[in-house]
Amino acid sequence: MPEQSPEQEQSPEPEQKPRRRQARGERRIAQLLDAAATVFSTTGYTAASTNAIAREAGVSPGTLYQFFPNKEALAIELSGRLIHEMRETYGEAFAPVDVTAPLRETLDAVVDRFLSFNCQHPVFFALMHGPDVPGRMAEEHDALERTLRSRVEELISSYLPSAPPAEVTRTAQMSFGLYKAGLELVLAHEGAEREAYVQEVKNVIFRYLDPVIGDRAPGRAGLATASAPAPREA
Amino acid sequence: MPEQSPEQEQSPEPEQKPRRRQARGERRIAQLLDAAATVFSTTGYTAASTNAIAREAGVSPGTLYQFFPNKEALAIELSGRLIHEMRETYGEAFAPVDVTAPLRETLDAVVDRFLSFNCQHPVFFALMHGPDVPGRMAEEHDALERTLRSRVEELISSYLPSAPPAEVTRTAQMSFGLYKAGLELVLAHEGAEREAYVQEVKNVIFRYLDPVIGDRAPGRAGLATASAPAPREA
Amino acid sequence: MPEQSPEQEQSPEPEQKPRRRQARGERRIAQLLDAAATVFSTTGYTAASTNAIAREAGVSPGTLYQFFPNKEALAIELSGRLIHEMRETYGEAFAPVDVTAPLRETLDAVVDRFLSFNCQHPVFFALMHGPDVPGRMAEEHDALERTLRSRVEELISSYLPSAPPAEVTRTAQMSFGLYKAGLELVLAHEGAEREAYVQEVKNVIFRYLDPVIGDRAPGRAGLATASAPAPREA
Amino acid sequence: MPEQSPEQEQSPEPEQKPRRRQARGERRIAQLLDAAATVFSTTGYTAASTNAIAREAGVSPGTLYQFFPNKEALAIELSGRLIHEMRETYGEAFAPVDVTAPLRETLDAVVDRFLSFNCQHPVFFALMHGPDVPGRMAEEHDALERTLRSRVEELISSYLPSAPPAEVTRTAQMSFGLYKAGLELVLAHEGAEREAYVQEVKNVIFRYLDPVIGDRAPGRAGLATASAPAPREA
DNA sequence: GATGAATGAGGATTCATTCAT
DNA sequence: TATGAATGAATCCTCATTCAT
Repeated sequence: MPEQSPEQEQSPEPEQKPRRRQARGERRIAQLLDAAATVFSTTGYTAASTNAIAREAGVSPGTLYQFFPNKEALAIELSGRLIHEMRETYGEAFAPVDVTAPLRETLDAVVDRFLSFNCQHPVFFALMHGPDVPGRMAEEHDALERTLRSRVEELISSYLPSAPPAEVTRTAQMSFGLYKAGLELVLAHEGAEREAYVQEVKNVIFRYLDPVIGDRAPGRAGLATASAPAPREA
Repeated sequence: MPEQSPEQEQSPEPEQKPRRRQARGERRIAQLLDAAATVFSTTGYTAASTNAIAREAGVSPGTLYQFFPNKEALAIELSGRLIHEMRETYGEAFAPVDVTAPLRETLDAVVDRFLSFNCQHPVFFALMHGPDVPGRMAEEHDALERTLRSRVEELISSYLPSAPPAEVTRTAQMSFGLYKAGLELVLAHEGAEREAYVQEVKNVIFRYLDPVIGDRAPGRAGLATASAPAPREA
Repeated sequence: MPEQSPEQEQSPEPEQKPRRRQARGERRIAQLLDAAATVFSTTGYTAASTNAIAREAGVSPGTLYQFFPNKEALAIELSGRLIHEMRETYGEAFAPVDVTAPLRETLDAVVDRFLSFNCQHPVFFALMHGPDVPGRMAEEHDALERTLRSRVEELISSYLPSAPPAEVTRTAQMSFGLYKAGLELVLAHEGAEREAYVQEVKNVIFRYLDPVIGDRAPGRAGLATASAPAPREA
Repeated sequence: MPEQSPEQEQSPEPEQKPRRRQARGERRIAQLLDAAATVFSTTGYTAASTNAIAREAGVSPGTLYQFFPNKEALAIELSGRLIHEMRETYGEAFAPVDVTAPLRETLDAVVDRFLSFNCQHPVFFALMHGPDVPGRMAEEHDALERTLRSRVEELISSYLPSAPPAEVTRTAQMSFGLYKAGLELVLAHEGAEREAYVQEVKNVIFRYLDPVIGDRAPGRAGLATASAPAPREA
């Protein structure tokens, strides 16, 4: 784990050499994570080999293990960085939403951003489909998934403050599942076709959430969407 | 082997191929497929090892290879049997639909059946998530997925006979993707919660398809669903 | 080993049933040996698998082992049959030679016959190159080689009755080695080129033996070949 | 790997490829090749197993595969080294011959050297008898054989500059075949007997080539050998 | 830190051979 | 007899991981 310096490095020269070391270390780590991203998205997480990652990074296997105790750790750190970058780049997507704004617009914006981000970072998909079995995920491996899911849950929750938590969770899980399914299809296509799929993903999620959220959103009359049944899409 | 006919094989079922398979063999095959199903759904397809399957089946590795040339072959045969069984059990789900019947009912019936089938056969899920990378799938490995997808496409197509093929395909892909995503969540839960998810899956797919199909279905006025916006679900 | 009937079959019905059984057995054996010949010459002895032989013969592995205790036994029996057939077909080649006849003619005849026989029976070559190591040959595996070598030795010996046995043996070994080397090249070519190689093989062996035999052959003047130095060949 | 230069590698031999190989690695490679040589000559190439080679070298299978991707690669590298060593040791044998020198002497010298070399390196034989089937040889596996054969061809060609290429090739193939056959016998014997076989090999090849080369060699009268029919050998 | 070497268990697959039917 | 099933050791090869330098 590329955490902070191991033991006694604060006292002697808290700036000079450690800096340089850390700088080199950071570069290595970035190299390795980039390589991991490439390999994970090329072969899938399960089939990716640490040797292949080291090779892709242009370093020796030993070096890889100097920074990451195992394959899992790479995935975890990679997830962490992705989340971080998402937050940096699309901070607003993580910010509280204006629940009075039209759902369609809000959703479209969020989904657009995320899809675009994930298309630029195809690892994302690989990381979320890590160990293949539904339900079994190594302890922390699904940090990525959990983080996003909880964010989705917050969003939903802010729309449905009075709904039972189980229902909120379920709705969030569903929404996130739809997103992942859509992402897979988006990634599997290119150009105009990809765009068409992007549109469909937005449609799907909106149509799923609209009847749930449109009705119960605080300060809404519960009839908005029914009378104006979503702008003709795509 | 053009030998003499063994015993009594002409009269009862003239179905058998030239391959003379003993009853024991058939049993073994079933055993092996069961074992494969178990292992696939436990560890995922990629991580499943033929040795583990043999062990699970209580036979030696050699025996497995007497019947299946490799892991892929197990997956393919398993897919084949599942498709067959699906057809046997839910024949109607494969039959032409009555496009004038309310979409909601039709969909609910189909989705219910399939979910129920897949819950009884969790391999299904593992088989459809074979090789981890989106887009890469060994030629015949995805027989299962292809079969189902094409069935979905037919269904959609019968509702939208005049829609451009690309759109039909896209809609089918989306619908199938939603189904898979839903299935994953359904499998991840149990009891009442599972039921709730089943309901959500039906909602999602209906809401996605209704605006597309409800309007354009042949012989429909294109307003039915809009004016009566789906029975309050769940 | 496809020997005669096992134990008590002479007394009860010494003609009827045993005959039929033996007849069928003989057919099986021939089938198996043919298959072995094919496989041996296709893949080489070492790489040949008994399963492949059984398959080629259109029988089950079990059946093969009913007649031959192991791969070796197939090779041995095959060798035996080949020797037998050679004797049948080219009896004269095995008969005592006329040592007063011109060496060239005698040799050409013998070599021609054998090459022709071996081209029709490519197993020959495979059998003689069985286990790959010079010197190591499973006990009886090289029956073929030994038989032929001893025949060659007899021939040489009849030309050089007074030469020391070691020299005779050595000359025989050499001659046989030359033959095998030539055979390999002959088999590796076809048509006119093969013919050219056949000619070369005859040349080689003649030129090797002529100085040795031509001089010392009993009843010769020891000058014959020197004065008429072999017809200009090919 | 474009890292910093390790220690002192600029000054002595600037020969090394970018692949930074540690001394230990080189030693291992030598070890492995030695082991391969031993195993190949003990069991033959086909029957040799990589595990056996690793065991013989005292390392784990994985280590073998760190340096050689498969059995073939071992054979190829071994061949390469043998050829190299041959060139080093018997450089003259590869140098252009003096076609006016007596054939007998030239041949004897060459054959003597090669036989002696091959007796010290018995792998040679195993490598040349790779896959058992005449004609089938993996692309590069027969580097050894091809190299030698082409050298033989050059030699023959320098004696017969005006002969048709096909004939030169054929003569070379034959000569090489004779050599291999002789080598097998030489290896199969020891001490005085081996020496006797060495002599016979020289005789064989000389007698085969003399009538062909003696006549046509450039600057020869075409009668030399006939009138002085080879010194009484052995 | 970095490297390449080393490991050894494990995976897919084959094969000679034996067994139950 | 004949068959197909069964075996299990052996093959080649890979990989996560550790070690010496």
